[in-house]
Amino acid sequence: MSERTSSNPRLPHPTIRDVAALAGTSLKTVSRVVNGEPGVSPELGERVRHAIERLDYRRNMAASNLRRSGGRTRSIGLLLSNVINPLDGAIQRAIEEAALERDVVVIASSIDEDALREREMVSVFTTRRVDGLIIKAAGHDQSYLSDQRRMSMSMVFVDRPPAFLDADAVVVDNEQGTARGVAHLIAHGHRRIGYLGALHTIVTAEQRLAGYRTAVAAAHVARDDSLVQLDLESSEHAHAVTLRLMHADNPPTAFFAAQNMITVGVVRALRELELHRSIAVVGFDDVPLFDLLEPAITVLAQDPWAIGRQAATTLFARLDGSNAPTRTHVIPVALIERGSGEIPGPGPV
Amino acid sequence: MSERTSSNPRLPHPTIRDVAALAGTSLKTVSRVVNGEPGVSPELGERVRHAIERLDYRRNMAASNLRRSGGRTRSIGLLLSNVINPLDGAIQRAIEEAALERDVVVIASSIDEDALREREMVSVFTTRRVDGLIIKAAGHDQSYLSDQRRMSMSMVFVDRPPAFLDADAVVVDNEQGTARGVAHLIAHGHRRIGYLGALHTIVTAEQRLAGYRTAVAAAHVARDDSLVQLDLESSEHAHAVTLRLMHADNPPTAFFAAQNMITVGVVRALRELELHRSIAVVGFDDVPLFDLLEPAITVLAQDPWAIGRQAATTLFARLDGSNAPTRTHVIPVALIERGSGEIPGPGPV
DNA sequence: GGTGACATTGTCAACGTTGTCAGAGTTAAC
DNA sequence: GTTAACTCTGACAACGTTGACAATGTCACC
Repeated sequence: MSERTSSNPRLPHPTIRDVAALAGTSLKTVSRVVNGEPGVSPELGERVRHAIERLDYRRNMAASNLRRSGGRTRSIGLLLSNVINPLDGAIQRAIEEAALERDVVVIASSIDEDALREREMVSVFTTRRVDGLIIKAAGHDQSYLSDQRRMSMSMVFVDRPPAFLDADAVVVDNEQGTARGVAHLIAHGHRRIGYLGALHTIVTAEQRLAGYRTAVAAAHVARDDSLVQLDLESSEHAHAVTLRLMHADNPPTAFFAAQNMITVGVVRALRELELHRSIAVVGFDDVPLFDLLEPAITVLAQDPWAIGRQAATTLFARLDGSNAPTRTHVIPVALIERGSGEIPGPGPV
Repeated sequence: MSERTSSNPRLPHPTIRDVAALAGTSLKTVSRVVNGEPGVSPELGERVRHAIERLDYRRNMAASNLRRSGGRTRSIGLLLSNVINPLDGAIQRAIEEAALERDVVVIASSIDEDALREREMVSVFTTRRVDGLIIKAAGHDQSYLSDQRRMSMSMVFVDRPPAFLDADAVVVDNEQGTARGVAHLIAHGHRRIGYLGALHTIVTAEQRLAGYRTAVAAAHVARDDSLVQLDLESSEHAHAVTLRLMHADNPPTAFFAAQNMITVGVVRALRELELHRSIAVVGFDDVPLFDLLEPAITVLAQDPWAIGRQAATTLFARLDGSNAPTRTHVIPVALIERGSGEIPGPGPV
């Protein structure tokens, strides 16, 4: 399958010293050429460039940064729940693009909803001396970060604002968005609306629940807590709970699913019951292909690309020395009507 | 919105020297404590640990690695097409998990199908002195990497084998997989099978096309190149081409879509034509929710998790000094019958 | 009391790079 | 011919850490 592989003398990378020797000059002169500093005669510069070429020399950035001012590493850390979720994937991609433009590198890690892992990774990133951090926090207390902050590490929170820490954040209006979605169902005649929420430890889950309660109360619909199911951790879990609700007395005529994986579970369950054309569904978060289901799924769509870009912009502004008071940016959510949310209910329309 | 933010003396991180001063000892002793080396008396060790705690000292990994043997950075670079694609997302996640276990950090970047960007990022990673590289190559010539290889950089290719370079790779059997999928359509009575392929510069696209031709030839079906459409770059593009094919004389009765985004385009087009229940579709690559479409989509599913894990395992084996001949690992693809691929055609079954 | 073995601690140089500064050479001005 | 200004070049220290090795002290043993 292959010829001899890596005959493994494992040559070390050439250093500035090797280049200097080959070009017959000093370290400093090579350094000047590498960094495009002025004050090198054309001929000598040419000789050095030639030597660099011949040795395929690449400057060692770690060493360079060590000496350079401030010890910046031109790297940022990114903590998301799970890159496989297209929402997180898009945020990462947007941040990568912004970072690339600034010649900054992104070290990413998925931490699920594990607060311990969040702290572990922050520790790893600190050791690596990343210049900044973009975090979709899993834990509900970020006060442990105040030390890092003091130590010249900038940070921006995405999706969820930090708790017990004053820092920039980029979020969406979960409460109002959810309220809008629920009101949409009410406007289509629904009164018994099941609410399926994510882990209650996640701030956004709490906010979305508040939005649901607000909308239901505003419509003078009698509150029925049996319709509210929280702490759903997966699509499978949401699926099971949907079946249970539909088999109970006086089942809901509509569902609000507070997160993309939950929406998938609800849709799958209704499909099994062959009720997907009669029970309405509105979900928070869009997912590719929701528009191809029958009926297509009505959602409150976040704009993960905008979230990522805003987070990167904010972080880089801090890295550039911005001292403005911390700010929470709110990215709008859009209600996309596709069919599942417009299935009529029994009430007045 | 906030109290005083980062009063910005921007304290530098404490160094081993600060710790030593506070504990009233020497640099080296602190270094020993930090690294858990033996030969420090319990009391002094305790004093040092206490000082570390008080200053919240974290060792600077860049400086440490600079001095340490081999100058390993405990970081790897990862180049994928696009993290937003769940296939790439899953590969990244699998690699992150494996890296985490070894206390290695992953620097990731999406390069689309841009060969230039591939080279740029490799250059960035080289400057950062990553220990290894996992690459889903965009370009069709990786010989430029032979220098890096010699310079102690290990690398593993995923999805596509390297060209003009001998290196480890983790791929799937594109040709045979596609042949199986096309044979499946033929077995269901189809003779006119449209083939929609990705950018022909991508090796896997070529292999899949070969698989199609093989299967068609094996079934003694007359070859009709008007059914073969290549270089589709997006779901929209595939959508348009599908419409065109369906409006032509003697349209296909089935489609083989050679990549997940293409499959989405085909499905969307057939849906518009209201032919999704009569025209068969088999796609390469699975996508979440394909199982919820009506009909659900029959696919050849790769196992991106297995691909990522295998790539990481292989890379780490090299980093641990493995000198075995390079090897190409082939991860199986599974044919998942869900409905769209079992729609019968006019021919004998 | 001298010797060796051992445990503990510290000094110094080095990793690869860049900032500071001084020396050498050239040119221009008086 | 002296001085000043300027250009080019290199010596040296420093970034934060660790490896090599030396110094010191303690103890046991002859």
